[in-house]
Amino acid sequence: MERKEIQEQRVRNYFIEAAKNLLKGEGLKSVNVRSVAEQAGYSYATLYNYFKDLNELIFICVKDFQDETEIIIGQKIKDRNLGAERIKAITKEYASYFVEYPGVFELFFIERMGSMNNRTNITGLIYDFLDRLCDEDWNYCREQGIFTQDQIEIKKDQLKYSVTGILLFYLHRLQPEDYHEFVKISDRQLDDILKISEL
Amino acid sequence: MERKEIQEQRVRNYFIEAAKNLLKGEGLKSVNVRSVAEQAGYSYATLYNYFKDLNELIFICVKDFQDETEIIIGQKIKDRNLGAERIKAITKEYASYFVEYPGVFELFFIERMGSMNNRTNITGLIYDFLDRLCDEDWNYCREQGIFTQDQIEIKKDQLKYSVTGILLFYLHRLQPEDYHEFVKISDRQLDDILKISEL
DNA sequence: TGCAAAATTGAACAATGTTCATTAAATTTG
DNA sequence: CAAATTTAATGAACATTGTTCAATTTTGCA
Repeated sequence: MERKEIQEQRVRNYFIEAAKNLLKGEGLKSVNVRSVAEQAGYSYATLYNYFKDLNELIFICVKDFQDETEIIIGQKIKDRNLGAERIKAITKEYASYFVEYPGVFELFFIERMGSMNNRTNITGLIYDFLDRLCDEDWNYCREQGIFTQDQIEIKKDQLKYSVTGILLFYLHRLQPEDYHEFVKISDRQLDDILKISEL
Repeated sequence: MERKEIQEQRVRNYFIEAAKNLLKGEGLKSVNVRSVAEQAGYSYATLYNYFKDLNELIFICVKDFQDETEIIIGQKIKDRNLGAERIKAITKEYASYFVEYPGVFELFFIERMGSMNNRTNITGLIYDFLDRLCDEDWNYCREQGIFTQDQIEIKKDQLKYSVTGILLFYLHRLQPEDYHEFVKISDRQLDDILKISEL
């Protein structure tokens, strides 16, 4: 019993790793049943013995990438003090990750999650992802009276929507046209959203 | 000579109208060579006598939809006074249009423009679309000293990125989960972005 | 009317997702 | 250990979609 499951999970992982490699390297467009299976060392038909369909496999990658993103960002900002500046830093790392791996951005925000919608609440995980990454800092800001609860709600959303919007334009439409301009605009947006309100 | 061109343009339009109908009705996923050609009353092969490929046809629709959007919004806000409130109104109509026609949103912001990138600068048109719609109002705000030029640059971007971001989540991921919540959050964002700064 | 040019078309190919019956491997059992 | 049975892996085959092209039909006109 046990052995069966271990072995089964091992083969599943071969496919998952293959898919993740392709996603990071070539992007979603290069991920298809045959390319994944070849990279995993199996026939394309074998994939269907381990996953309901290609979508199921692909969206397992989402969770893995989320964990990875969280770990990477955690390391980068681990010795900063809580507060608005750390929210900026987290958001910038968050954006950087997607600039480095546009395939993951596509996966998180672009790709329609055909049959996944009901069975998993993966879309919710993505929606709240940045909020969660900054959770401690928002709490700190509230406790310290840096922002009111109402301000925090607005700023959380602004951050989430703005960063998603600019990433969508930059990664999908190459607007702005170079990375420097992208960073400049992003910084300006972040500074403005997180500036201390003068009310 | 003349007649040839008129007739040719007529047939092109049959395909374009068919594609636009399908895009508005069923969305991008239902637009394929065979469905468009059937709706146009021709064989799928005929499409290639009038368009380089399916992408060319689809991205002709983008321009048409942009014109349509501009006209619709123009009508809705025609007897409002210039200024920040009209920018809000325009942006809300802009968002409403895409909520009504998610297929057009997909087309504008999601779909990769394969071969179009170089030949047309359609991506630029989309990027600046909201800016252009509000152009007079931003100028008015600057002239009246309601916002500084720097503030305007930041607010333009915030508007553009935020509205694109929330539309992406709402239309593609159903987050927030209902239209009321979507409107509530959008309004809150708009109010905050366009509030009179207290510097 | 008959012919040359133009327009239309279905057949055919490639890529991709998916299913399924068959084959190969592994495990159990006598 | 060998036969039988269960499990895993696979290629063949089909569906869908984009695209090309040679053949056919239609059109314009001398």
